[in-house]
Amino acid sequence: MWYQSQTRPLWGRVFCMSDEFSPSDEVAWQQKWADNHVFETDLDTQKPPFYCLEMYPYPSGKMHMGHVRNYSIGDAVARYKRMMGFDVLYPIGFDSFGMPAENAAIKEGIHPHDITQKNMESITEQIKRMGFSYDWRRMLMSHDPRYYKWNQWFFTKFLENGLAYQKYAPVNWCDSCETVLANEQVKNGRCWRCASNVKQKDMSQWFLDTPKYAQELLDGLETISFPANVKSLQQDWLGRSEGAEIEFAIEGSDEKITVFTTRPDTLFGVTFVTLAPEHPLSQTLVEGTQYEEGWKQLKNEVASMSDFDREKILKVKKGVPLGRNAIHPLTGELIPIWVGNFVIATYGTGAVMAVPGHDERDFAFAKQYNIPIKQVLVMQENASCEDELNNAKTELGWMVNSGLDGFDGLYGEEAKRAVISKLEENDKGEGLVQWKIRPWLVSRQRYWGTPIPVIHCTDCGAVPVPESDLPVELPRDVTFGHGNPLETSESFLAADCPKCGKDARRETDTMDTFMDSSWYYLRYTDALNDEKCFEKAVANHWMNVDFYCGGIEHAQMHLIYARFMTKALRDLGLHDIDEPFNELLCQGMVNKGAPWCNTCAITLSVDHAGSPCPQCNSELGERSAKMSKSHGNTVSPEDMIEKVGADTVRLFILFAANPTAGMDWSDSALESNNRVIQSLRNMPETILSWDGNESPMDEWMRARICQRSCEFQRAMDAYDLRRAVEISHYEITKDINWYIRRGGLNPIVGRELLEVWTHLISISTPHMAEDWGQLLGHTDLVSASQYQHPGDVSKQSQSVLDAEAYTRSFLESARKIKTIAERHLDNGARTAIVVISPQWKRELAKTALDFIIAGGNPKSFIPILSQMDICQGQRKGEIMGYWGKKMLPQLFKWDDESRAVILSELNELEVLQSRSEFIATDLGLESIVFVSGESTEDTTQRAASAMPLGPAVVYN
RNA sequence: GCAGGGGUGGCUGAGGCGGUCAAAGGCGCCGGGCUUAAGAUCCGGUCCUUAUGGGUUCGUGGGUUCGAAUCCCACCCCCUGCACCA
Repeated sequence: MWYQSQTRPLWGRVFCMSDEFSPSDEVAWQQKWADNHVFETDLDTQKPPFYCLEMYPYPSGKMHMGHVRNYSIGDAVARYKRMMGFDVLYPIGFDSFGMPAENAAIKEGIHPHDITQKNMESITEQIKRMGFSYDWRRMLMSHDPRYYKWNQWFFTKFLENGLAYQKYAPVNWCDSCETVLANEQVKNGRCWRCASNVKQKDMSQWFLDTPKYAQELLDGLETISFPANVKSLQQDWLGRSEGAEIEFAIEGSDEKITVFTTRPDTLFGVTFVTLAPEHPLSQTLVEGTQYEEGWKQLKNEVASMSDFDREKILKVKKGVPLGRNAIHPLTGELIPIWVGNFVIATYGTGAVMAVPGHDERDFAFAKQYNIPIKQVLVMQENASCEDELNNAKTELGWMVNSGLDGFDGLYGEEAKRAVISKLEENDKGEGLVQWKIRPWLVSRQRYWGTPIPVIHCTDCGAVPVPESDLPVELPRDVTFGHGNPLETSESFLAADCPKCGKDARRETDTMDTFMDSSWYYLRYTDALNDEKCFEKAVANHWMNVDFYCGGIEHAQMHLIYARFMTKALRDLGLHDIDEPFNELLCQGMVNKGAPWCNTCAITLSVDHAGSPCPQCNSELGERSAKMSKSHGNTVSPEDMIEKVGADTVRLFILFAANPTAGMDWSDSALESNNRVIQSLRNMPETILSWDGNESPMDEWMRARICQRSCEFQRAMDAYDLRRAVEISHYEITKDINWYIRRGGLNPIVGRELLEVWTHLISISTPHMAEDWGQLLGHTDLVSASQYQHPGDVSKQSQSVLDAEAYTRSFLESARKIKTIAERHLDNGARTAIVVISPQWKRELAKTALDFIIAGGNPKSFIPILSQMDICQGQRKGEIMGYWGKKMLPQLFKWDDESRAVILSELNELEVLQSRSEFIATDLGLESIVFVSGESTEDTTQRAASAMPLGPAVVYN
């Protein structure tokens, strides 16, 4: 009710609609769906399961267009699968822990819990207003103790099996967020959330051992349908490199330097060893020597830098010698030890064997500090060494100068293997796979997250909270704004040691909120279970997620953590699934025009529209940019729904672009989609009131319905939503126009069409579909009913479709020719003679097609052709010429359909003749005559230019 | 530097196991029907040329083939991610 009274006036103003317009009462249908529990799923073993999921949203204040797009896509898939007879699990919830709520609390003095609750309410209302078909009973929220209890339980299990551990280590620290960050959350040395510089800080923190699953995470990518770029992103992030760990003894010391290398085949070319300045050995080796000062300077320089600065500074390579020598593990040579600013302490072992002859970076370093360069690989077999290398030879090569027998002449992988086995033999190293992925740092020094369930006891150390005491709930008596709020709650801090019972102190770190989102999809499968995180059999039944839709921005955070977590929980015996998501669809951005300065190459806020560039004063153009608050180019879904209704917004969003492509918001396109909705709205009434009789076109319409139904399913099965919507909301209308134009007006056929069509429109415009269902006299809801596929296109129907398609294409070309012809006719074209291709051409085409379709090469058709009956007379030369010049190229211009038509029994002359009246009228002619080429009736002598499916037309 | 994805007609954007491709759909533009008119809607047109044919087009240059937007090679440019990663 409120909907109508509020929207009408707006409508009138914006779109000047007539009074006849009455929008579907979308809210009423939504209520009906809810009342009838249409979208509530309980495990039904009679139907195949389908799990459709969108990345659950963070409850910021309002729903934005990105959400609307995401859910419109998911909902279309869910509705489609439902109507096709699947048991569809389609849940929604909220990723409701996180910093924005806490920051708002600091700023506005409202408790994060209250902000979150309030936001969730309003966003829920907006989501519901779109009519998405969620099973709301399964709604979950990260900040619900009934949910995060399980985060804590998993964590204690991980502690038990060593997957979770605490470690004092250098970690990423964000000053402005006042918390540590995981490696995945540092982008170009900056915090992923606030973009301020991230520092290194030594702290005792909790980690999850993600590298343990690195290989499986890499291999698993092969088994799932993720977009190529997401796979590549994850591969980069996992960073597998195969090589060897090699030990260098130190002259006059018991210590050893372990290095990692991917190029053991260059081991004999090592002329120095480089340590990271932070490497513990570097200190040991220089302490109290003349080299200490130089090392200290370099270390301080590196340590004081953020990763961001370091990246810039590192363009200049710097190093200092430590005055000590390492011993080559195989040759025993003495090799100077250096410290270099480019060696990263946290990658590999923090030490590098330097091979200047075959590594560019080492080469530059050796040149700079006058260190010898040794060539141990040649780039051609049996080649000899160059006198002096002027650059590093980094490709694989043949070993030379090995200094030991049995290596010279070996190449590539074989060379690597040989060196590794020699090292293993001498116990000086081993083959090893190194990963870039670091353990997941899960502690956060923030309030609004899951408390880490650990109690610190002076005697017993860190003790996990027993299961019976879970969940450890967040206290409310905290003060925000000064460090970790949890440290201000005495009631929270004080705890008894679960082991010895003595006074102890509770852990105040909370978990990274990515922990919440890394298993929520499992919880949905059994969301109402109060006893367990989820029942194993139930999770196994639904998982994995068949269709997962969300933004690309989670490609290496959420999607790695979730895949890791799935495997970790599997190994706890909680389910049997290896990969959480099968098909991943990353929907594109929603963009809208914003002012753009071509000179400065910047996008500006819409405030600048119409005025010159504030920086260079030149005139501003416009460019499409991601909808964002800073650009001010956002469109409020709420306003749009109010103006045009949810159905129109959904239709527009699905039709404007493919799901994965970026889409431009356009008000005029929205309007035009709304016109489509308006024109479809009364379709059932219109069609049901048709008063025609049976006509020859009925058969065509029926065949067309089957064809469209097949096309639609094909599109949906490939998640080509745009094509599906194009069929349901555009093409079928055109079919009806053609049907009517050709004299069809049979209400019985019309009803048949409507029964099918209603379902096709229901995936994108479900409210209107319900209106239609009602107009058709159905008492059950369209959303709850199954689709009855009208059947595939039979051979008979195909010939009907062919004949009509042939007629259409004939008209098209005849019309084209007519305009040209009329330039040559004084009084315009009034009559026409149509010459159908002579029989022998059709025969030639058929024989040649059969030959080609069977895989024959066109070249070898000539001997076959000369054997044909038609080539036996005087016309042989003519026909051979025709073959090469006309028929061969044409053969490949026909599509599969046309080919099928040529090979079919379709009689071109009959088809056109039977429609001659219509054709004449349509072309605006007084009369039209059809003759067979080279027959006695053909007086035009134009048979030469007639082709199968391409008659010649002579206008007079 | 490495990896992944791209460059198509006025714009947008499909297609891309070689022939269906002068290249879908949309927008824009043009013409026609309907209307008092506008809008909506319907029909048609929209690279050049043209009695049904020809020419030039899918980033640039080569190659394979009877035939290339599609396959191969080289180059240029754009986007994304990683990066002195050993």
